[in-house]
Amino acid sequence: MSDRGAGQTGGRGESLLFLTDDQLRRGIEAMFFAYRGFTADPDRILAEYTYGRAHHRAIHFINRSPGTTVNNLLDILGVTKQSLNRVLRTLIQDGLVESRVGTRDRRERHLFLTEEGEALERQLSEAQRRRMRAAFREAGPEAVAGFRTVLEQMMDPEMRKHYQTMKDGW
Amino acid sequence: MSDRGAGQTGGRGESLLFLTDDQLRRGIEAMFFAYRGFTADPDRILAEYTYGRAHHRAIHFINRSPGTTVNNLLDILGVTKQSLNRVLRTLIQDGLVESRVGTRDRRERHLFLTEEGEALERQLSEAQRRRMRAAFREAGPEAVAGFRTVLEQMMDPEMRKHYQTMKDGW
DNA sequence: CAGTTTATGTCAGCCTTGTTGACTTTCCAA
DNA sequence: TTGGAAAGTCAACAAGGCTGACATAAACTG
Repeated sequence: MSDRGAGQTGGRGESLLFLTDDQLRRGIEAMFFAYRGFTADPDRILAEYTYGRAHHRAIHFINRSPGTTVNNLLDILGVTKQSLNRVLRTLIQDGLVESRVGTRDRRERHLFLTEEGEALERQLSEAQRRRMRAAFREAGPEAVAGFRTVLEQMMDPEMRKHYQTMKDGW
Repeated sequence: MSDRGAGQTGGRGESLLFLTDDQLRRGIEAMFFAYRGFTADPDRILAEYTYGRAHHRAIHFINRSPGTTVNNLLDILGVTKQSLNRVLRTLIQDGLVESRVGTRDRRERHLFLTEEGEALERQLSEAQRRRMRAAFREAGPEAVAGFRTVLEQMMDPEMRKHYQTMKDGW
């Protein structure tokens, strides 16, 4: 596909030094430590409520795709419906999420954030974006492009479609 | 530090388009979906035993720094000693990890993988490296450099030192 | 030497969030 | 009208976080 270049070696035969076990181990640890940072700020906010990461994930993807169905969310989040249902139930009871019966198919429930839900979503995502913005700014646009390329390759293929599909509102 | 370039805009004033909220949201989702992929292969292997991700993390960092102390591991993993101890106890009982009393300071316990522990470590890390290697290869060396730069910026500063410190054997 | 701090281990209990299995209700579509 | 999909619920369980309290041994300190 794209020109992958030969990096610092300059020749047409790539050095492949970036594929050594040691480099891979560094990549593995980078994922581990960075993911901790990635979740740290929202976790602190969630701890002030009775919510956890599972609630954050549901709120995030409902906000991204207002009107998404429960089945759709299940597919994205990769958990059982019992797990998701427990989370959705509390969010609905607490008035952060609204569940509307589908018009075309009245078995389906379409999920929306309420005003209050949107307020929490903003609080969480602003904290998370602040850190990512700082990281992106420090790293620069080319590093960000590489970051996204590698992460996309690391996903399971089925997840890649969720990552790319951004417009499934109702 | 390094030249961050101006990307496609070519001018000396960076476009900053890579810092929009939408780009940041894509980065957030990339982290979410990629981390799922990142843990998927080891998780499948661990499920065949009675172990979980917590055991994998302990095994990984003991393998990286043979002879590391319990306190050292606690700092790296960021959990309570009770949580870590539960994991270490089973690994020691199962003969995957050996705990040796320190010579200089006999309060300390130094942790090592046994032959059997190393065998499981290899199985887990080979699975994880396989995916990372494929992602790195597809993305190319420049993307990998960017990937690591962004992730490093995303870490909490205290974690960055663990990421960089690679030589603390005993 | 006495007292304090440090490193580790352990017990008990709690919470979140994942799982499986069984079952019901609703309701679209053949 | 009936089969099956979508959704929801209940129960039980496990992993792996957490807090708090307490024990022991070793090292350090005045």
